[in-house]
Amino acid sequence: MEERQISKAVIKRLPRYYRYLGEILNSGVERISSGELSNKMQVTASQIRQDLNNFGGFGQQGYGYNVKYLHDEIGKILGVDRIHPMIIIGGGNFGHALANYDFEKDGFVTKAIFDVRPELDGTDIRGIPVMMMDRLEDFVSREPVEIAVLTLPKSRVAEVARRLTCCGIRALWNFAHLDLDVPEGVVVENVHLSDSLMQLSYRISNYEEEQG
Amino acid sequence: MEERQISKAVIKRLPRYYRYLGEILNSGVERISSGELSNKMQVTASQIRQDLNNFGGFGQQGYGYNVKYLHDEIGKILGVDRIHPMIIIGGGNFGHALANYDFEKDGFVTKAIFDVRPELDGTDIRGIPVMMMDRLEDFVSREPVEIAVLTLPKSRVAEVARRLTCCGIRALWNFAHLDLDVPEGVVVENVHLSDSLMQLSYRISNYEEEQG
DNA sequence: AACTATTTGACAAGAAATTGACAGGGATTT
DNA sequence: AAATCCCTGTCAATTTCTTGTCAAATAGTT
Repeated sequence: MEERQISKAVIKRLPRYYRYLGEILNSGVERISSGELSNKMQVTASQIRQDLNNFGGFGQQGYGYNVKYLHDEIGKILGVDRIHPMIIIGGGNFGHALANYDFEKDGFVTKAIFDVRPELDGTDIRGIPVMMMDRLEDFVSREPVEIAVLTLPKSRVAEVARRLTCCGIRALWNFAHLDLDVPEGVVVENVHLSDSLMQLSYRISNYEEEQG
Repeated sequence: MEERQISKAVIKRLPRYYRYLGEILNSGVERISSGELSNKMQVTASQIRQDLNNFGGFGQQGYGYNVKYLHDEIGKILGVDRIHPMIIIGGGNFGHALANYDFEKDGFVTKAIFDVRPELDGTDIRGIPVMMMDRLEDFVSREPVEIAVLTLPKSRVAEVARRLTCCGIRALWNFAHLDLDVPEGVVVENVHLSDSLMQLSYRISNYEEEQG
């Protein structure tokens, strides 16, 4: 299956298409044209068609797109039709919040939370067990964990990332304000909240017409 | 002061420059060339020079850039040299986590947390008072609040955003998985965690050479 | 069954972002 | 003080991304 490289800009837009299509699907609409979707989403119809065509033709001339079919197909492309077992490293406020988030409907299931504080050992969050860091390698080797969520202090993240990649983790969702250096084959997705906040701050100071 | 529009791509990179320069500054380095920074940051030197030149020439031929000066200037551009009073709407896990985050060093100071649960009324998080939602308009009118952080359930966000923009809030940092519709002049920065996770999921399934 | 209205997929044109190249000015060395 | 080296700012080339256009195909209508 030789496909040409899909651009990052396209991938970034897919979750938004997925979300809108899900809502449209729930509202009971069966079919939609790129033009209608374009109106709802405030992007050009041309871009929608072009984006979708990267993955093959999901529509039909004179009809448009079947909402359920398109939603499902985008789900497959994004991988949300599969189960992705996760572990959260760092049981602080953020780890706690993420453990309570409803990612499960998209297949992201948290299997365990790791921390260093002895008082948390043996406790659980919404049924998800909290374990001590020394059991990390053991757990990851035995259980089919795909994604590790990093919500621990900046100073300890690099070391933990090394341990995780050593025992076979292929994906890191990194909340630490730090660029991780990982071996070939490991994917890292950063959530740099301060960066986001600084962009907001810039836009407050330099307000100009938005494309809203 | 008539400046031409700076592209979003450039703004998105500024916080990262700011972070690296801060670290370099802390390590005691006084000057740096675009080439050295390029190595550290894994972007082209040309891009660094081009990005910085959007805001004027901060460097000097034969010398490079003064780290402290450049760091400060980017800070000013991003607005982190000023105080940005914030309020957090939604005192759940996420609101709680954000209230404990150390955004203050960059000038983002949380003044209050709003919630609907009566049992939280009068409590505080790290000294930040938790208030009931009915005091929202009153508080925002009296205090110089700039940014509202939205960490409440999807179903209630739109209504709260309307209330906030009505009483003069100019910036929303939105954690709800929903695109907000706001009046002209209000800036919204979204943090869509599920989108980020879905992009990670895509990249797990479709791994190919990264530009790392 | 023929006709009209829709609407995709493909392609080309246009816009934007990134990279490469280099002249010129300042720093450093001899 | 002169010569050499370094490195920016800028411009041009290239690449990537976005938008507009239209033939062809299907749906719906008469």
